[in-house]
Amino acid sequence: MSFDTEKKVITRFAPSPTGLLHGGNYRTAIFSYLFARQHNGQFIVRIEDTDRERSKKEYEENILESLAWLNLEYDALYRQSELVQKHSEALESLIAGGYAYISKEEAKDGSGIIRELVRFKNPGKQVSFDDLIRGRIEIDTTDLGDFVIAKSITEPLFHIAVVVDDALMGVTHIVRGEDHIANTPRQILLYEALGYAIPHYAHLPLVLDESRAKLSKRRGAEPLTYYRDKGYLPQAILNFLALLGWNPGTEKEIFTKDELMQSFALDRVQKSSGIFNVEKLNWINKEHMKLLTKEEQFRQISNYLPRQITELAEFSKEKLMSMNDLLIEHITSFGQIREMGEAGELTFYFAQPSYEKEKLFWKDERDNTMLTQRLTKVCDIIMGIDEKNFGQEIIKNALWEYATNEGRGQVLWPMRYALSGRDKSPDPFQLAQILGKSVTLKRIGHAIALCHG
RNA sequence: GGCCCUAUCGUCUAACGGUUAGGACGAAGCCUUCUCAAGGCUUAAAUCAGAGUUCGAUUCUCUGUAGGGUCACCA
Repeated sequence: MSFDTEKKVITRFAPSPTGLLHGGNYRTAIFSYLFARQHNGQFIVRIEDTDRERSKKEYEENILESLAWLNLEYDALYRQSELVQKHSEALESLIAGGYAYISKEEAKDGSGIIRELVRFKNPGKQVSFDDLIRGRIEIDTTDLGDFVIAKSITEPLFHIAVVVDDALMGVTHIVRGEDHIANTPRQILLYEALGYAIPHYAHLPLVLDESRAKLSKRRGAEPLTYYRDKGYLPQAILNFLALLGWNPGTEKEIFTKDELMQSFALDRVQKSSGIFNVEKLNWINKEHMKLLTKEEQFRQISNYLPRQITELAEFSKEKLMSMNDLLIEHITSFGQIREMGEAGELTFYFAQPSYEKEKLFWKDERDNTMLTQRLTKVCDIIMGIDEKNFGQEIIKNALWEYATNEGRGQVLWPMRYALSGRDKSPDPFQLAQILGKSVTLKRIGHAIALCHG
């Protein structure tokens, strides 16, 4: 695909603040951003808020917040409502030039009032353009009729506003969703009538939901901020979204933002729509989690850890830090730390768990004497380990022979259960290390006492 | 329905007109293992259909089919 390289590339993201934007919307922003950046161009954000009734400030804030979160910085921010003057001027000139006319019609909303609509005098011709992704597209504009471009001279509608803004801002490449293909001929007609240079178009494939319909708020697509709040990493979302409809042509799948700026190419963007696959997102997010420094991982974990955990008696920052790798291993997003904490799945790390004595038995074993004997032996062995060297490998080595001879399940299950009070948990050696020698002994002692009781 | 776009494993996708159609996610199995997770290995899984062009079509053309988009005084 070729384009005018002499002109500085300017792209834009032009959302309407009429709802919370979902991943599909932001993928458009990402592609637009990446394209601009890698051509040393500019990326403009324009809030299309000409629909006064439906536009809400809170949505605009959400959009800006999301862009900042994704780290998509823009070179300029506009609000379409502040540019109405320019639209009116364009409208006037169109009318003066005979390209448009005022049409007095009854309002469609049933109010019965007569309005002075501005209609575009459609020349009714064949319009074609070379889409950067799809190639040549031809559409006959005849059946579009004299379409309405403004509700009045001071109330511009989408098509005229978009064309005037893009032209005035010098947008060279319009990167937007495929759902805009049908709008393009109309807008080209306006470009021609206004005497503006027609920009390059790149119509992206749509992002679909599981039922293969266009992602939409109405159909329950999650807004991007939902993923932020669930503790996904912005760089992972960026990576995931970039890979939805684009690929580098290599087998590399995990990209940083810089790498994306390096590798992205509009001509490797897919023509067909893609489905938003949370499973893949989870995997990519986890890969990015692993890429973080230990300090950053710990900071994230601390942020998401609910108060009910940090308030526990045996809680300490150091202890939490020692759990870092283990925690990372078990989650696909940091938000799960909060979920696990709230579900009580982390409590045992910081407080003596309560449980039924029966649960200490391995499988079908019910020999109380043997159980007590084994737990006591485990205690003895642990007691012999130097507190300064209380690491999982050392603990494992100390216990392994006994456990193997006795039956690992018979020894390790009760030990692990005594420490965690849970059917599922990390292995007993890791737990012992995290809990420390004295707590480990105390908890096993607690189990032994239960057996006697 | 008109117009437009699209079509490779369930999903994301790779493949100068010549490959045993490759990879990833997910799934299944095995290994490891007291449980969970992680990790390692392995397996199943696709060119929408039919014509045509060609020595040879996933790839080019046409038709059909399917899916999607769009048909506002929203954007």
